[in-house]
Amino acid sequence: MSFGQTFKALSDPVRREILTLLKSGRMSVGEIGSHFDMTGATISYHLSILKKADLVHESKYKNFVYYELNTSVVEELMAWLSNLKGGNES
Amino acid sequence: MSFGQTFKALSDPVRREILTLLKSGRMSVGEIGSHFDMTGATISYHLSILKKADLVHESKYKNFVYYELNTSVVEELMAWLSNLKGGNES
DNA sequence: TAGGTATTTAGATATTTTTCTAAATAGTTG
DNA sequence: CAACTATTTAGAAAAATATCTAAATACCTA
Repeated sequence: MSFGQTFKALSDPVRREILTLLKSGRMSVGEIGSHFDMTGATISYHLSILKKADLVHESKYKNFVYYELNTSVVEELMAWLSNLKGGNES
Repeated sequence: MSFGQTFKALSDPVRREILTLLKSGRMSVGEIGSHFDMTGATISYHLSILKKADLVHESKYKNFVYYELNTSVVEELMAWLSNLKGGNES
């Protein structure tokens, strides 16, 4: 919910790449993990941070867990940046 | 230059507040520091990170160092986020 | 229900980050 | 030039982060 949490989530390259992967649609944890050279536990850790930052949304089907982008938070972030750039209230 | 560096710079609350302060115009290091309860050394450290991320630009006059926002990088960031949100190339 | 696959949690460790104090630079001005 | 003010650098310590291995959950299917 807080910008701190969100920017922190985005500050890690693995997490940014996960988000980029999710652009093409939702993906299971295993599928996400197959794109990286790290253990499933580590992927799970990164996903939990993205989830806490509300940047992704999770759903379960059979014994798979799927993640997908949550773009609404991305918009809030853009609004913050836009305000920084252009806002003019003292 | 890299998004990693930029997002990492933005992930700290002190640095975000510094940027917000700089919205109203350029400010000396001492002036910036007066808004926080930390040593000048720590402020200097945060400014160096913002500078490496190219989020601020520095200039010197007499024995003061002034910092001001560099909005062009903010725009790049927004473009990255926008692409994440809306981009549709597989 | 037993065995299998997928994911998360716990505990440990190495690295990075944030902060401080003290010292070093740099520029200013009497 | 000497004393002063502003800022940065160096070194240290505490806290947070990213990663692993091993174990625990959870759910599925034969």
